[in-house]
Amino acid sequence: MGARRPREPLSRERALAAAIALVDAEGLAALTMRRLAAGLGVEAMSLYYHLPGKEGLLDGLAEAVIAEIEAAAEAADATVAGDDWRTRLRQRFLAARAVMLRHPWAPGLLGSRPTVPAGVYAYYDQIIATLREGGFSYRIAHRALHAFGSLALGFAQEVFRPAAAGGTTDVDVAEAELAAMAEKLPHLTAMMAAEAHDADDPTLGWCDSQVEFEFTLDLLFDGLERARG
Amino acid sequence: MGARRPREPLSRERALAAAIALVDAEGLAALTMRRLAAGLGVEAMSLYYHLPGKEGLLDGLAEAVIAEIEAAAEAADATVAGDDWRTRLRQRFLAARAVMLRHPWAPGLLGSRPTVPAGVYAYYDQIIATLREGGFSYRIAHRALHAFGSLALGFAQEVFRPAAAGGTTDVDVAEAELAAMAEKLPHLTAMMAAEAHDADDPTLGWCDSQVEFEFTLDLLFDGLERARG
DNA sequence: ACCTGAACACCGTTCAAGT
DNA sequence: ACCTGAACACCGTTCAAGT
Repeated sequence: MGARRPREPLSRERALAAAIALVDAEGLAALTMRRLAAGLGVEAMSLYYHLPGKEGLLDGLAEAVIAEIEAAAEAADATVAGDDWRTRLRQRFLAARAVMLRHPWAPGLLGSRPTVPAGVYAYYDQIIATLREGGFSYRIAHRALHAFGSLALGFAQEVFRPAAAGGTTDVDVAEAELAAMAEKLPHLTAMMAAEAHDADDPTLGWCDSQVEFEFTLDLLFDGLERARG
Repeated sequence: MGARRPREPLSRERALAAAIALVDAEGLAALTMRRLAAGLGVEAMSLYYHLPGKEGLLDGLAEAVIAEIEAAAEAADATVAGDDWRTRLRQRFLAARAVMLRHPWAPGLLGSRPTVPAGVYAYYDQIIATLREGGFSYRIAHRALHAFGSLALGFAQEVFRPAAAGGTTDVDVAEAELAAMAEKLPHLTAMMAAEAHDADDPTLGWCDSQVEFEFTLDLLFDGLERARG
């Protein structure tokens, strides 16, 4: 925003930090070489001295998010160091989810990168280590990694709403739309009615993502316990 | 590509079909109002008569993919109409996955849309119906929907590779990169070694996505069977 | 009803040039 | 070493105008 004279020189780190702030505030679509530069009090072309173009910038953003997730997961894991594998993985995944909730654009960004950010592999390595300590074979650990999928990185699966991205979502419109097609969706309507029954807020926003997230984790953990070989 | 004189007039349907063909062939990034129009033998501005701008075009694409998934899933379900819920859901999800494999850009597109395409709800409705017939409560059906997540739409979770998008992925580069950091990733390296052991092709491409996909399905199905209430 | 030309406000990126 | 101005080839979109 307010850019005085460039006190400290531009750097890759400063550019990435500004990019994250910009995207947190205004969404991925607002991230433009020109806008980013303007926010840094610099011309767009200056960015090319520190970053290999727009794609490189996006790669940097992806790596930064993964690093944040890994740091949060590592910290969470440290607090339950002596516990069993599922408690430790659970804490890790929940910490990752907290990071994702702070950066709702992250799933969309990671999905759009042509290659998995390198930091992801370090993150996987820790998960495999925990599974091995828990007595799992490499085979099951491998399958577990696939089964966790984006859950391991904290992606909450949005069932009734935008899958990822930022942007303003109009709950009322979505609800009206759904109501309009209610007679064509008898089972969905009935399910919503049944579930809204004991929810505080009987709207489309009735899914408690935290509860659903943890339910899915337990489903997978239970299954893995049983598949242990 | 080759555009003669406009024999049939432009229409929303023709524009969407051309857009899908273009994106299948060259990826989402190649989809431009101007390029799409050129392929149809028309000026870019003509598209605005049939579509509400680029976002509307992308929404149309998303709806088209969902419709294709739903049709495939419905057809697959019909072949196992008398069977139990898990066989029926399995066939549905595998059919959806086959569609996704034909349109590798689809996960990225759906993730980028600000709102869930309306067709998704009809698809969910069928899943809930199947679960209800299988004796599940609405509560568990609801949780199952969340637990399935993008699996229900056939999204294979890519663990070691691009999450979605098109684009050329260089296996060799990725493999070299991974090898370079092997000493920092002892568990991942060991797992790959152990798993590659009995694979035909001991490379990064060693994950058999079909097998992993089905393993995850069974994990979830088993868990739901047990959670039945 | 359907399509277009010209124009506008934006992009990312290059390249030679400044300091 | 770090930054910039001017320029290029692209975007999506508008609007008044054509047929």
